[in-house]
Amino acid sequence: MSTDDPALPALLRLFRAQAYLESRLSPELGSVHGLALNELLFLLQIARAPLQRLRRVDLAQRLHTSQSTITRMALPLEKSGLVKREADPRDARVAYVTLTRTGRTRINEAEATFRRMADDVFRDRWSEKDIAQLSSLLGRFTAALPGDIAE
Amino acid sequence: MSTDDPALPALLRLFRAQAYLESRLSPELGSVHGLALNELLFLLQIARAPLQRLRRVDLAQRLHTSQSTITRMALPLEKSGLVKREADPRDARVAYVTLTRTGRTRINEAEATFRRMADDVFRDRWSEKDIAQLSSLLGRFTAALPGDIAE
DNA sequence: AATTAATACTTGCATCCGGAAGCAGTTCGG
DNA sequence: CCGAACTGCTTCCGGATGCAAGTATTAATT
Repeated sequence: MSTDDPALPALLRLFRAQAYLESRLSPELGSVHGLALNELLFLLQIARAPLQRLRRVDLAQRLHTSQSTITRMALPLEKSGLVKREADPRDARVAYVTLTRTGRTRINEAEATFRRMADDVFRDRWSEKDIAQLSSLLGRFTAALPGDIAE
Repeated sequence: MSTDDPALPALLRLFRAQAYLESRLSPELGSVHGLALNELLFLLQIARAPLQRLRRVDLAQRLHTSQSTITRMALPLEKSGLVKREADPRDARVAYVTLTRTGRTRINEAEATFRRMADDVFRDRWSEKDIAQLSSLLGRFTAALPGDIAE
């Protein structure tokens, strides 16, 4: 067998990079704004949505997680007033998740913090071109799926 | 502020790609060899280690997880006979994790399966050059850390 | 129109995980 | 030497997550 097939190493490095970055960024992010990384991505999806609101199913699809996780993640965010539930007049099944004014403020602050942290990650050894190329390559995986919130 | 800073989008896409790939690969991998993705990476680290054995601390560091997680992951793997505990004659604190013969067989099979799955992921729209470049860029994050098991 | 299927969401259950605390063994500093 | 600090590992506890089952509502089929 040929051992120079680059597909497996690429995947291994992707998982490894993610684990590294999450363990590096998560604690700081949580201590600054009281938001877990998953909650940041949760709120960011809503903030980037056309009407700043999303059905729970769509949120689950965009975050590649289960519906039950969305239900449970939404609860504390509602309690802390960052998010609120909104009904659909045409379909009584759906419950939109929308940002409150407080939520919009908080996600903007958290995003700014996160942006600074992202800059730090790439500060050494990375040119703008490298970063752009990495971003472009990674974007291919989910290019066809809804919810690409990278500006 | 400039909104074309590529660092934040790159990180968002990385997390997104990982979530997508894990949700895509994990079920199939588990159903084929009865191994979770984390367990595959666990075993792969040992298989790639110089003496095919690793201290639990080192394993935790390489997988970017906690020591307690290593303890708990090792248990079922010992029970199913893929892995066994080995003492260090010089330091009674350490408990190496080593592969059994069965474990070596299983990880080889699982790796082959995983390699095929990785090939599938990149089958469309990716040239070998693209994959190699992605792999190289991702490798920068953890280049200085031990445990880069990408061949 | 009524039955059936499909969709959106929630809840129960089992599993997985990290951090703090605890224990055993080793190293350091006097 | 001997106690204090450190290291490796495990256990306990709270929190997060996926899957399957349950409920409510809408759509499809006949």
